[in-house]
Amino acid sequence: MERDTDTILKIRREAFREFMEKGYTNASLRSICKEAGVTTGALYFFFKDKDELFSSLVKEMVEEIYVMMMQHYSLECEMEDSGFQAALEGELEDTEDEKVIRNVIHVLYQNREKALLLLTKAQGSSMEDVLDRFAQASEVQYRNMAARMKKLYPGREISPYVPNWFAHDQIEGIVYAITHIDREEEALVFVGNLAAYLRGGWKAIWAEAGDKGSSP
Amino acid sequence: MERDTDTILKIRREAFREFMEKGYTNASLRSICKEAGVTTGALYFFFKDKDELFSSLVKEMVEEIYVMMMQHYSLECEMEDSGFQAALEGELEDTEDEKVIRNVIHVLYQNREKALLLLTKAQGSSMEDVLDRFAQASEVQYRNMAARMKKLYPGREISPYVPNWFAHDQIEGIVYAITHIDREEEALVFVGNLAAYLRGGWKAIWAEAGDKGSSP
Amino acid sequence: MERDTDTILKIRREAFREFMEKGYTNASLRSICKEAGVTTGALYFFFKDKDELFSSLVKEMVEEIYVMMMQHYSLECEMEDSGFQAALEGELEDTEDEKVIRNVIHVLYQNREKALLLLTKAQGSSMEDVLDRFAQASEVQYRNMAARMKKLYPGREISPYVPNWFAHDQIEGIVYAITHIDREEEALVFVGNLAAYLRGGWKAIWAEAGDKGSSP
Amino acid sequence: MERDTDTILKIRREAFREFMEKGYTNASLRSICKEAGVTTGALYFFFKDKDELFSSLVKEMVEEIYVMMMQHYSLECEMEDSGFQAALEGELEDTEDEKVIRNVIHVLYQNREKALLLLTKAQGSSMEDVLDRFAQASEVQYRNMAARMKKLYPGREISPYVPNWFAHDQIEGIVYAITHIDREEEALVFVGNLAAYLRGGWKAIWAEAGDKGSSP
DNA sequence: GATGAATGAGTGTTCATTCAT
DNA sequence: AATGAATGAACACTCATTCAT
Repeated sequence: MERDTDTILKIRREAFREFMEKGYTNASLRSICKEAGVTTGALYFFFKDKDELFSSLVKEMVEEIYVMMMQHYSLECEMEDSGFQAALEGELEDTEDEKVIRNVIHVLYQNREKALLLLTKAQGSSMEDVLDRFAQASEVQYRNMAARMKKLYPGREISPYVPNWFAHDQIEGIVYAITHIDREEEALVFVGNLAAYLRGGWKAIWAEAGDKGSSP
Repeated sequence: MERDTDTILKIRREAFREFMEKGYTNASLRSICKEAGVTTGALYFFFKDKDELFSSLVKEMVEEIYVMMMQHYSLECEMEDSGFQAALEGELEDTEDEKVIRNVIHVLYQNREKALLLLTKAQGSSMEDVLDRFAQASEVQYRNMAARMKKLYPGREISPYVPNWFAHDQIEGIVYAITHIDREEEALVFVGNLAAYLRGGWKAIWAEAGDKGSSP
Repeated sequence: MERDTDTILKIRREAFREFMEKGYTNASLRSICKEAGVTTGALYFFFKDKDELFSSLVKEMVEEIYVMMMQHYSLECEMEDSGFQAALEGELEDTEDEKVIRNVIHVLYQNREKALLLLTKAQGSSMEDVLDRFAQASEVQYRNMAARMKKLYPGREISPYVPNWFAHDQIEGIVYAITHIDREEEALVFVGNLAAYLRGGWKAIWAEAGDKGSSP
Repeated sequence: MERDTDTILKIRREAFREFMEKGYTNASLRSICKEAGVTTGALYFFFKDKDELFSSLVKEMVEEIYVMMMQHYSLECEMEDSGFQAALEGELEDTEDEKVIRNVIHVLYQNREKALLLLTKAQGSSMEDVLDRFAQASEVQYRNMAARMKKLYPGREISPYVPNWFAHDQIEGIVYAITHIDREEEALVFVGNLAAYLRGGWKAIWAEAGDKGSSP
């Protein structure tokens, strides 16, 4: 575990700047050390390699979000069918789903710079598939939901990729907000629309077919 | 215009392999030439630099899709309000929107490998923002549509980022298909669901509020 | 002998531009051919190598000047002592020496661009010591003159390098004019001063000592 | 400030050899490192780039001479008219001018090899106009002197380029000594003649006309 | 007369990483 | 805890030149 010595802080500060400016692959450890006024040897005393240096900058945030998502999904898995039905029909203003999105958004805006680093500059590092990992974490749940939906609206041809796409797109929406919207308040308005969008889209996949068949 | 000499073909084949394996930035021109059994000088006889080599592999496809999208959007801009209304309410099974998505998907699956190269390995090259450019091309249109929607469903707080997000997400759906689904038929099923999803999501952004306010 | 085909003219024109811009060593044959709209093969049909291409641009001028200098020096060698004495004492306004300088200057200003190419951009080519060769051509003469001077003004310590330096500096003066003065008329004024300078300097080397010893 | 580690010494020694042999542009850093038994990485640890490596070999000498010239010129500027007159008429054997030339010559001969490197092999490096810079430093002074001369000997047509040429030629004389004369003692004899030459030449530019007009 | 293709050695420079001290 | 020195492989790119056609 790294202690927060002065040297470590200087390295991390300059690493941040460099990775942000050039992306993981094109960043230069030499530049980082030079700007930090430290030798490369010092860097290697604290960090195993380039990848660990990058990861150290975003690891906490990634874990915090991961925990948050996991708690949410374990909750939702316990939800009975009635709650599910309600959520589906949009009678609940602020569904659990929307809540977790808002929470994640909040964490990301708390340290927006770090979030941007993680989400836009990680290619080449071991963090490059962090989004996929998030998506996979939530996919299981949507797979269950899809199975229930299929019973409610039978007869429609549904791609087996839909749950994964949905999990994926939720993340994508969040990333969009972080990368395009500067102020958190504006992001929250967008996230409200996004939640409606996701719910509406999800329903439409089944319901649209229902218009032409037997609707529930 | 490059002729398809033997050398050029060998270079392009190995370039493809290398870029696919390591991504644009980490690919090595040395490796490419070595595998192709050609000197680096020969490569530079045909290609100005690394970027041009990469671009040459995907340029045609990009242009084909670009033209396709442009034609579509110019058509849709001429559509009168009645058509718009119909499209919106989903009475048209296969909207123009859906058609163009299917066409794009088809082109991408014709040369799926190239599509994957373009969509997942271009970071660092001049092609890295090709998706943004596609999204921007369609955003204008959704901005118009959003304005009309706002008149139909007034009183709902809509983020100004919604049209851009929507344009963006359409592209994202297509990329999802290409990168996750191997067979075109399966992709087409997914794309059918995706079209419903997009329509449903778009409507829901305005309509959901309408349930609680004054619906049209 | 090269004929003046269209191709040859284009190559020479662009070669001129490139050598002028970057100097002999840093000039690129590739660039020259590209700008001339010609393949490198064509260049090598007309010119043996880079050096021959460069030389071809300035050879005529070099030879013209060389001949001019040679004629002058053969004349001057035949001059008897009385003439020498007269020239020395500056009673002859326009000495032979001054005449040849004026002639050389005229030739150089006729094709000033070529002169600049030869005098400032030849380093690395076989023309790089052209000035030394010019200087050597005239040195013999000044060595003779120095011997006569020594008899007239004995007792002064004269370096054996003086005649060579004098030959050298005469050339240097001409080069100075060409490289620093744009208009030939202005150059001619300068050359008038230069001739006085050279004569005065030459005399002073011996005479100055004479002031303190026994003057002739 | 570079310390004189073993590696640095080896690099500098071989760099010297290579630059001397091939000139700045054609020298190869690879050759230097190979001969020094060192990797290119090591070279770049001590020197920023090729230019800095070259400069490091001659910088000290350049600065020493620059300081020397500056001190001299600031002295001479304070000289009153009487001193000027005396210097002009050659009554002072060893003028300040001659002193500085002797000093510069001495410094150059102290490290003659370095001097040759600087004066004959720098083309392409940032040191390539070092002579111009030296000449410019002294030109101002000769411009002043020329103005005074013009008052003493009016009516003669003097080119405005004369002072610059004179500054230039003084340097050229020194360069001539260094590049053509091996032993310092011989150079000093030459320099004595050179000083007389310069003085005599300078006076002749104005005086010669005076013979035919009104002499002072 | 000239092209198009190709060579092969070369360039200066940068990289992440290591390690004795 | 950190330095200074060094490695060695790699990088994209350029060069003058050749030659079959």
